[in-house]
Amino acid sequence: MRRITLDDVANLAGVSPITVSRVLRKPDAVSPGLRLRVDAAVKELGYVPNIAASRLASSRTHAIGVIVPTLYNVIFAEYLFALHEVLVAAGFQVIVVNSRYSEIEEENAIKALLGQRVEAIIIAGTHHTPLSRQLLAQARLPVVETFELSPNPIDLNIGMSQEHAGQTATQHLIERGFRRIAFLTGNLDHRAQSRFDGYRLAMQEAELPNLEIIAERPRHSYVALGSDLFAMTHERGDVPEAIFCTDDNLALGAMQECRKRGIRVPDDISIIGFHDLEFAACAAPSLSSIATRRFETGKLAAERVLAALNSSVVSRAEQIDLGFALIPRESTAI
Amino acid sequence: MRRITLDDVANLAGVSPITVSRVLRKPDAVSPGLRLRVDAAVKELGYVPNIAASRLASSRTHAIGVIVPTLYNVIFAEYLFALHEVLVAAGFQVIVVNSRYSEIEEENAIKALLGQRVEAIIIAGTHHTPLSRQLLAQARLPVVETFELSPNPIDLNIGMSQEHAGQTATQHLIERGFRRIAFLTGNLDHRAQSRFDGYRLAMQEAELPNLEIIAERPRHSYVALGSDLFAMTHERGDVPEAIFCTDDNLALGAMQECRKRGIRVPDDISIIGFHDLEFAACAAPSLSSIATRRFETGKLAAERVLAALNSSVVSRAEQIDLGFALIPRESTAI
DNA sequence: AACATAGTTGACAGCGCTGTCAAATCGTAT
DNA sequence: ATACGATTTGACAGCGCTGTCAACTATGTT
Repeated sequence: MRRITLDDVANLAGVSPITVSRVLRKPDAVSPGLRLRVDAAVKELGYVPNIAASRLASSRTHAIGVIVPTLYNVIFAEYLFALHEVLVAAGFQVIVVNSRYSEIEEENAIKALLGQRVEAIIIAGTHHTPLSRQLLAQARLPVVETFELSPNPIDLNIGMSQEHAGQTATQHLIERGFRRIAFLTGNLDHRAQSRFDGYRLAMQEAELPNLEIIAERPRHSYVALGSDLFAMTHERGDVPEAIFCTDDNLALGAMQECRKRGIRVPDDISIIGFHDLEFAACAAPSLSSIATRRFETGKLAAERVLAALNSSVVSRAEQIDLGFALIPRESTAI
Repeated sequence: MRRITLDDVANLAGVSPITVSRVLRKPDAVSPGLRLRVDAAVKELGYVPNIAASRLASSRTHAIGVIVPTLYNVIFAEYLFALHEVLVAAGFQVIVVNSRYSEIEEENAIKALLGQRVEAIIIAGTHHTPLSRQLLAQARLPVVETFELSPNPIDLNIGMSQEHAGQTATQHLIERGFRRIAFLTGNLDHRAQSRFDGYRLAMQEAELPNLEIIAERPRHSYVALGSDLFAMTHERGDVPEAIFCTDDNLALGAMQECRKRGIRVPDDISIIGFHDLEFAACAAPSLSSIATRRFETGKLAAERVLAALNSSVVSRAEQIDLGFALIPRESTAI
């Protein structure tokens, strides 16, 4: 059983193949009479155009590559959601690849996307292997690095200072009068690492000692990990006055573990999270956090890519700082 | 600046194009000497094969289409994660499309995937438009419907009885001696609808009246929605003895709102969720739930697809019930 | 009636790769 | 030295579509 092709449709409709192609792509360029005949033939045969052939012939793929470290985190889900909304509406296919937090896998993902001849690449993070950077730079297509600010952007860079945000969260706790302030995190990806840098900077400025609560090995289950890490700390007997968690999920887990152990938040301990996930505001007590702009990041990245593809002007490297906001709530109230 | 092609590599290496192609696809079929020359040329030119051309020529795409209703829900993130792990490891590209809970968009997604000549389609849900069913059936490729059990599977069907699970959750509350049991949900997709059916069945069997707490319009923010819906109910003054929430996120939101309002869980009200998300066990109080098997669903769907693609035997429609498990915890303890 | 114009339609070649099969090369047995 | 099979390499055509440009048709203008 052969697959139906453009020629089959053309034969049935009694027109040339190119006319069928036009009916499908720019119907306005074809007279209504032929258009109807062709549409009928398409329907009758159940014809579905072969996109690979179309891509090869036109050398346009209408595909945009997106690389994220994981599919398993709301942060990236929100970001992908925004990217999809903009790009799919503009007629592009979004090809999502996850690098599983590995720079090697990211490099392979870049190769795979370039092989697909994507028209642009949107990549989370600013740390790549040298070959990755080279491939992206040589590819002569719009590249957007997101979520962080790069000292050396490949092309466009839309993000925020993770370090400054970490510093701000820590300073908030310092201003509240706490001295024994811990930093709690699961695995240290580059973004968490930068927040940690910010924490240490703030602590150093205030001449306070660091207190780290870091998971031995990276784990996926974030809320439960927050609970476990806090439980561990509590059992060691050195509970801090305040904790800055790299993630609201960890913060939620820590808060829940506090309640189980009869430790009151914020009376006995203050907790601040990161990202301002949707549950932060309605948690009990409500969770202080650093609001980050995942939707805006995705939306803006997508819009900039579309703009770059529509203008033939090759844009110079540019950096956009979307900032962040400290959201103080009950969990750090005095 | 022309793109580098296979011919360019062949010229530089002093071999025929087909040899380059072989070095890239089945290196064992080429002598080591030539292989080295070709590899060097590939590296020197930074050659990246054009996948569209490869797909067209070989009529194999090594792509598998996956349709989910949303990218914005942990359930599907876990499922996609499992699908990716298996399929990417086997050398396939996973093309994810979201239908945004719309059967029309799902139909378009199916057309797009068929246009890509994906080798199989894995689709969440069992409710499709007639045309969708027709396209999938005609396409002569492996199709897996997931998450629900279909009375009429297109091909393979891997899921669980949402209705039975809903009934089980409700019966758990009935057995605890509650009479005024509410069903709380955001938007009624097919799966939530089926759980609702199960709830009504259980209530009817026990000769109890239905109590519905349903959002006026669908919203994404699940935890906050649980809070809002509970707050609304509380303010109306008719707080039930127990609530079955279609989702653990909603349950968490409801529990948090209870605490704010001084209503104790489980002393004043019992709450059971659905899916047994990772935070359920460490919530305070820990949350009773129905455990569902998202990873297994994705893993099994992927494995079955690979098996179907490797065996030329056309498999008959088959249905696999992965089941579910009631996990009673503190939130429904007596 | 002759001509210019815009609007439709089609012929042709080629996008970059791979399946198929034939040709060349090699090692080994006779 | 010859023949044989096994291995390695290459020639050719074609996958299904679209860009380009030429040819044709209908319409309006002088």
